[in-house]
Order: sequence, then C-alpha cells, then structure tokens
Amino acid sequence: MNKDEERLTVVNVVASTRVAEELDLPDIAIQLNCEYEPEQFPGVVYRVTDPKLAILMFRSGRAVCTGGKDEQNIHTGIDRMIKDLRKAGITTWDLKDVEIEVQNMVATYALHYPEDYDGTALRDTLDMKMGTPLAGLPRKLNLNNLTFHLPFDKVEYEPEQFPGLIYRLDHPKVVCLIFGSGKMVITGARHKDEILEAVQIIQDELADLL
Amino acid sequence: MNKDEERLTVVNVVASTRVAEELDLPDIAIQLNCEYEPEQFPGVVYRVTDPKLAILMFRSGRAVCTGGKDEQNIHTGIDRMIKDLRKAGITTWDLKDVEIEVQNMVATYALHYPEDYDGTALRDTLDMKMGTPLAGLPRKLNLNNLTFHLPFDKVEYEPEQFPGLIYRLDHPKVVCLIFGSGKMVITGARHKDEILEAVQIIQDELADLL
DNA sequence: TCCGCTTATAAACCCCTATTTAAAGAACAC
DNA sequence: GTGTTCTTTAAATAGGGGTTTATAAGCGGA
Repeated sequence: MNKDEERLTVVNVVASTRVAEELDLPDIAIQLNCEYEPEQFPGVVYRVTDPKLAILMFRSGRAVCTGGKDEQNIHTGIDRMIKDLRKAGITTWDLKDVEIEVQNMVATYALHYPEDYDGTALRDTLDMKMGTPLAGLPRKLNLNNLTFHLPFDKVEYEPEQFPGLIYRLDHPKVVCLIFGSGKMVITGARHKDEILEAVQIIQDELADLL
Repeated sequence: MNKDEERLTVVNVVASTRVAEELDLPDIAIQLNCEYEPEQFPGVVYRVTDPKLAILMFRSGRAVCTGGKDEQNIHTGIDRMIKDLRKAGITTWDLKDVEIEVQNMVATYALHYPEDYDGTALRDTLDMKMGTPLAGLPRKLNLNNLTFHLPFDKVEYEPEQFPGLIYRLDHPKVVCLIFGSGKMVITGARHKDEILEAVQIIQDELADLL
C-alpha cells in the first residue's frame, strides 16, 4: 500500500440492486419492524447494525444500500436482509440472481508535503516553529490562491456558503471538496481506482503551488 | 383505421350543455352529495365513476362535462346526472332538449418514421444498434433544430420552463406540445378530424428534417 | 373588461421527500 | 464552552407536486 492509499479512507459506498419481482412494503414494514412513511418517502428503511448500513427497499423490488465502507459490507447487508425477508415468508429472488452495482463511493484524503520537499515553515504556528522541515507533514492550503490556480469553470468557492472549495474533474468524473486544512472529500466515483486517480491529478496540480 | 388513427389517442373531451332553466346549487350539493364551495368556485362538481367524468353545474342551469374519452362518454354522463337530479325531485329540461356541444378535445400521438423510409440508425443507442433500418419505428426529435425549422412566430420552446415545444397552428386552430421523445399532445380541437389534420401537417413539416 | 378560481387530460422535465458519509465553518441552544 | 443542526457533493431508488396547452361555465376583484 502506497502513501496515497494510506491517507485515503473510503467512508461511504452506495449500491443499487433488485431482490424481488415486487415487494409488499406495508407488510414488510410490519413484519421486519422497519421505518415506512409512504406519504413522506416511498421506500421502507431497513437498517443493519454491524456493519452499520441503511437499505431502502421499494415496491418495485429494487433496493439501495448506503453506509458501506467497502463492497463486502454491502453484500453482507443485502444477504442479511434477504434472509430476513424469507424468514418472514416474503418471496425474493435467488441470491445468485441478485446483482449489486456500486453507484457511488465517498472518501476522505489528507494532503501532505512530498517526502522529498525541501521547504521549511516560514514562521511560527500553533504546532510548528519557524524553520521546521515540511517534508512529509500535513499540508494546509490557501483556497483563495487555489481558486485562481485551478480551471475556472471547474471550481466553485463561496466560503460564506460552504467552507470547502468544490472542484469538478471530468476524468475521472468525480467531485472533490477541498478544505483549507488540506483535507479533502472525493465523491461520485464508482471504483476506488477513480478516487486514487483524482487524488493524483490534484496532487500534481498542487505541486505547482509549492 | 390508418396508421395515424392507430397512433392517435383521444384522452380528454370537454363539452358544455344546459340541463335546466336554473339550478338550486346548495340543494343539489346536499341531495346528490356533491362538492360545492361557492366562495371558491361558483359551480357544483358532480362526479361519474365509469366512465370517469367530472361535470360542473351552475346556477344558470348550464353545465360543463370533462374527462370523456369520446362524445359518447359525455352523453352517458350527462344522462346519468339528469336522472340523478330528477330522482332527487329537481326539475330539469327534457332529455331531447338537452344539446351537448364539444368544446375541446385533447389527444396524444406518437411520431414514427415513414414505412418507406430508408434511413438507418446513425449510432448505437440504448434500444437500437447502429445501422438498424428506421422505417416504421418510433422517431425521436431534436427540439432545438425543430425550433428553427417551424414558423418562428408560431413556436415557443423554453426547456427550462417546460420540456415540450409549443406549436400553434392556425388551420386547424389547435395547439401542439411536441416532445423530444417524438410524442405530442394536440389540444384545442372540437372534432377528431382537426386533430388528424394537424398531425398530418406536422408530419409533412417534419419530413423535411428526415 | 380582464383576471383568477375549478374540472379533465396527456406529454416530460424540474424539485422535494429519504438514505449515507466526510470535510469546516456558522448559527443556534444550554 | 459543549452541544446539535445547518451548509456542500455524489449516487441509486420512487412517489408527490409543480410546470405547459385548450376549453366551457359564472362569481369575485381590480
């Protein structure tokens, strides 16, 4: 595992699937004791404790699983839900016919100075005194500068509305929320590879500002 | 029945009539258990279940029937309403004196490529692979192109406000809502002939874009 | 004299509702 | 000062509401 992967944490995986031809939601809500307020939202909310997940089930037999840390979590949750449905006498598809598609992954990444960076702290700060070598340490950012350095039409930064700078990449097609602390949130990816690609691209663009 | 008539569906017929010299609306609302909120709207709403219709009755004895799929539906509804009024002891005109005038017809039409069209799909799409002969298949439209092809002063197209292109014909005097899917809504006609005429005119104008 | 009210109806878009999750600010409450 | 709660982003799912057009009736308001 390289530095990028170490500093990257997938915090949420969302996937969609179909577990039955159709589902009787009012019945399921009662049988499995799930949240169901049809006038507020058409789906039933089925919750799994460990891993902590929330699965939304719909009348069409389709379902959306959120909260996973990886794809394995999602499978575990869906399998458990199907077993629960069957125990309650509800007809579902065979497990082998249930296909799961990851639709979104959210990750956080903490920016650091390159290991071979030769710059030093320009002045004393709360956690570092002037002259400390910065190589390998967490890197803070000046978002106002960044706004001008990145492609204008891909960036949105309105600190009064939201503290993060919003950066939309075309390839991979993901969105990054970049914060002054040097931490960022990457979302919209369907595979972890896309997240790592995005991180690499941003690191390269930020290298110019060192 | 030709192709145009097969692809055309009349979804709503509105007609006006007069069933009495005058009507005591508060009394009718109670006797026939109808909706009546005079401070909100001056008419009583009389509903028929099958066919599903809504008839508005006014103090003047006039009435408006909406929701019919054809003129026969309208007659059925009016007849039933008059019988109901009489059963409740309310005086109405003789059925023979009740004249019904269709005031508006709404229809949908699904555009298709001509049966003798020799074009083929230009590229792969969700439902068709490149090269498939298009003759007789549903035809999608590029409304932006259409905007420039049809008479400027008869067209309105503001996709951010409404997804359909609004095309006002003078003869027949109807309005067509044309959608990117190739489906359209024709309204404002008093006879089915006018709807078929309008469809033919539009097909001719669209032939230029093939 | 217009305007809105109300009724029905299709087309296909928008937005809202709900679920998850991190980041870092502001705004409240206690 | 510690809490919640809100802001933003992505994605699937799916109901509900709104948008537009035509048309009659008749009552209230500028």
